[in-house]
Amino acid sequence: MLDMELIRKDRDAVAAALAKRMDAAEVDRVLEQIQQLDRERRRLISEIDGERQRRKAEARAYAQAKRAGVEPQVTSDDGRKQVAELEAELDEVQARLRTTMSELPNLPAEDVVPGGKEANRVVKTFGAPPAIEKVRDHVELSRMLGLVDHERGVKLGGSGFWMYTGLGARLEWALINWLIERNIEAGYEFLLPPHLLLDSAGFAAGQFPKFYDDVYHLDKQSAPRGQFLLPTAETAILGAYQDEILETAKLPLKVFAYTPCYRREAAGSHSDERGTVRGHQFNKVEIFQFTLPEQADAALEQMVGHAESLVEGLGLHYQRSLLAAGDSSASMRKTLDIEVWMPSTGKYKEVSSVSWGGDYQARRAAIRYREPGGKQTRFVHTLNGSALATSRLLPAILEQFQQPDGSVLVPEVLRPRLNTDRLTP
RNA sequence: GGAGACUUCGCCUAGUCUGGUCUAUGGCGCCGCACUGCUAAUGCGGUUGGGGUCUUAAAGCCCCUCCCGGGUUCGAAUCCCGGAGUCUCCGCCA
Repeated sequence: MLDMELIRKDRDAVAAALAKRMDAAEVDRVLEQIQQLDRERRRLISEIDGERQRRKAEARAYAQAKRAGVEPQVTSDDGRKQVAELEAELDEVQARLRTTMSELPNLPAEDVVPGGKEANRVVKTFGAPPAIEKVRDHVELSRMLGLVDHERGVKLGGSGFWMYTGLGARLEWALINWLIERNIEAGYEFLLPPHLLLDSAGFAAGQFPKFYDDVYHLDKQSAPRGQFLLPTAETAILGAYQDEILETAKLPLKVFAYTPCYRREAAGSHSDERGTVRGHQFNKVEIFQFTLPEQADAALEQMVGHAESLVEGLGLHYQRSLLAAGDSSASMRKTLDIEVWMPSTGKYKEVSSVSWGGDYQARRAAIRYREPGGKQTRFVHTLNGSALATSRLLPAILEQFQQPDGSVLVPEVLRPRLNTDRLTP
């Protein structure tokens, strides 16, 4: 949610920023609508408050007269009806304003360029593509090595699901545990949240209403409050701190969570989205920071650096991209992707997406801090990032560390956990 | 799933039976000031959050906020209905 005050005071700046990710004419239309609703809202509030004030005074006069033994005067009912009507009107205006405002994306940061995927910019590269004579892709490798059973996964959950088996399951689990430990070392507090969330969490994170249909909802019969399966731990973490005033001294507040992520998006049919690259359920470890506004820049750099250190720790070749406005998620001001090299497709694939949300999510979720010295509450800044998504990591490990005989070298840091340095058929 | 108790401005708490200076009590914590030649004690003052209005800004003023949403009433923390949550006991249980 954007700052209404900013729209009032500097609409041009807001419009200019939004135009990086939306049609300029559309931006203008929506902002105009918002300002109209805002004016209407304030007019109604003034009117209602005035009427309430009048009625309160009357009630007090009534009590006073009664105490004094004077016959109190009952005023007409007209005022009441009028307030009820105005309130109904206000409710509607506010609902419309809220919907319109919440559909508006965040303002891209200054250094984020307009445009879509094609405008993303690679800003860093680590390592080099390994020389592999005859490249096998990760689907073939995991089948040969018995790491992932797609057939049985589909038998269990339908298309878009898989089952890790044997060394594959152990590798997946080892990765998750290794990531958890690295995040703890980096000073993040470990959370294991519920996987079924109430709608308020989805709204707070900025995923609703836009992506309402992209998550799995429980039917009202089995869950009257309509919980949904979390699409990322980000939703849970943000929702967990809804409506809170965080202790200023504890900022930046650094937490992380491991959860499976459940998404309805269609499983990949592209050549570069086979196997475990895209599915309805995958594992991800997510890091998150709530910061003071002035801490956000440093936090973003720190989080990207941390996520990269994980990929480096595994020995994978990757690049860092600064996403263009149209390709980063709507709730974010700036997003940096860490993309690993996939030898089979000759492309880089995202394993982590680290973003700075400004106060956009905090405003929706009403997460604040108290200004030191002052009494003012202000919205915190939120930052989130994957650290990391294992369903993308595993294919990269298989492909980058494959050997001519079809075996795969285990990243050194995971060897103690698997009791082997090599995956063999 | 059933029964009961409970939910008050950071924490604890008075107030709810019997509706009206509740414009919410007191303690703890926190902030400021005073005093004592150090951070202890004492005294005084301040301390929910949100919105509106005015303003360069602050102050002021107004409205809402006693778990949430309705209702009754001239008037609701207080009465009525619905919901959420916490605790205790019982039942059920892979």
